[in-house]
Amino acid sequence: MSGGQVIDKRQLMSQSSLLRELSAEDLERLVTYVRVAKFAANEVIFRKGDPGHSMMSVITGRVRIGSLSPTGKEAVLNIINPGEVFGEIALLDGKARTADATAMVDSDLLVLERREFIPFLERHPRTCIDLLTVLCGRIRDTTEMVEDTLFLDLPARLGRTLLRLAERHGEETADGIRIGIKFSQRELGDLVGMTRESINKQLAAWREMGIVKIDRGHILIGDVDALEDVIDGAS
Amino acid sequence: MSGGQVIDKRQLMSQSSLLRELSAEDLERLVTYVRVAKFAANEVIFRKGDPGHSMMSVITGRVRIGSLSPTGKEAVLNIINPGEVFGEIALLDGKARTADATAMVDSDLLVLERREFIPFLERHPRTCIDLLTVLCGRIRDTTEMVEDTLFLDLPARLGRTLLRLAERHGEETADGIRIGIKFSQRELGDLVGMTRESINKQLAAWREMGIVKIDRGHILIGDVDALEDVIDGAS
DNA sequence: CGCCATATGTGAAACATGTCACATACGGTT
DNA sequence: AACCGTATGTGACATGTTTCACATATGGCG
Repeated sequence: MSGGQVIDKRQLMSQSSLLRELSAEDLERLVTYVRVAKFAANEVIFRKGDPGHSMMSVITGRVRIGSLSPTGKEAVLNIINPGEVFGEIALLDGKARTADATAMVDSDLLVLERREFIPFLERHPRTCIDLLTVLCGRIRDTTEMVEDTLFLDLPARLGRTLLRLAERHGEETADGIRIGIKFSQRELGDLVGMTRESINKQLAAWREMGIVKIDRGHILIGDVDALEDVIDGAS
Repeated sequence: MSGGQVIDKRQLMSQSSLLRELSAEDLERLVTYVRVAKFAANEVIFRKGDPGHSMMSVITGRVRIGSLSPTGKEAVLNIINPGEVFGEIALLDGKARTADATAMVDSDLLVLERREFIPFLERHPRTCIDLLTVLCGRIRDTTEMVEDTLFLDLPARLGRTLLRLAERHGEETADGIRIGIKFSQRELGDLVGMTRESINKQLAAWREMGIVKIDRGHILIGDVDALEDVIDGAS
């Protein structure tokens, strides 16, 4: 039973973008410090401000990284998919969590504790440099988010968000690219930083023009070029 | 002459927050790969999209990290002061620069090339971990910027910006905290993501109320508590 | 099946901020 | 001292987005 558990963890670790690159022996060294945690849909994993002594890698499921304004408005900063890690900031600098993390669906996570991981990093510069790359990616994403909110209007921002979602979760269909995850218009609004009503109206306008379709709750981008024109046109 | 140059560089390196922690021998190993560069006020150091094979540490002067929208609107993402580093993202992940860097005043920079630095990092996990901390700080700052632009209105955002500037560059005076750097209202607008006119009007209103004063082009925060109330009130 | 909570759709009005068009003040140069 | 470019000050107006108030649809679930 316990033997089976260890083998299982090793296999799960090899699916993480960050840990995949470890040599067999490094993986062996780390495996005893890693644990698996399960979260139900909508369960809170951690909250902004919590002391953060761990980081996670998503095995199965999906995690929303977000932040709540004092007035109760939610901003979605990122969506973490299987193979990706999150929570690394607080683990690395030992400060409070910068955002809330919530399981969007039932999810299994690999959990690494700071206590064990930092010493491991000191002896594994390769993993350390991989982490640097992960963080650089985060900064690129967040910076792009700042630019988008500062420079673009609603249609352009929604358009970019849809295209990004299509890139990550798109499935080619006869009618265009179907976004594999179901988003309510409220969630979409939180993702682009606008109200549900505004999203609804923009989507309705685009549906009118044949740019998007709604297929059983999933968004379907019928005319990618037209959407790109909207984004560029707004500048 | 060349010997004098090396000693000089060593001393400059010890003033960088990132390199300060290096042991004498590590510093010695790196010193030959470091060069000093001078930039005049308003000179461009690099542009968004450039291939980035170096990172810099500010010795003297001040560097603005910003981004230009397609319509020509400028957003200031960060201001780098002596002892701090910038340009590390592109150096670390080898991709294009994420933003423009411009010397705000005549500035001396220490320049580290990727070619030399990455191998150095692999053999110096301590520096690697320090860099992780620097990047974490960046992510915290940028995330806060996203939250501010998404959650707060103009007065609250301007207020927070002023208080942040006061923290970094404030000098206590009889009349309150004086911000040591001179910002034009346009620059302030770029920093908070609003127009120069809006900044002007808000500043005028606060001057009216006695919350801020303008002293020879420098902003002086007379009533910090009132400013904090504005921020919290707007939520 | 029918019910209730939640999601979607939509218009009118309020509101914050940007845009435009000036006037005035300031600072450095010749 | 006169001048010019740039920074500041300010009002009227345009605009995009939110807010509010509904109606309608949809999808589990008892």
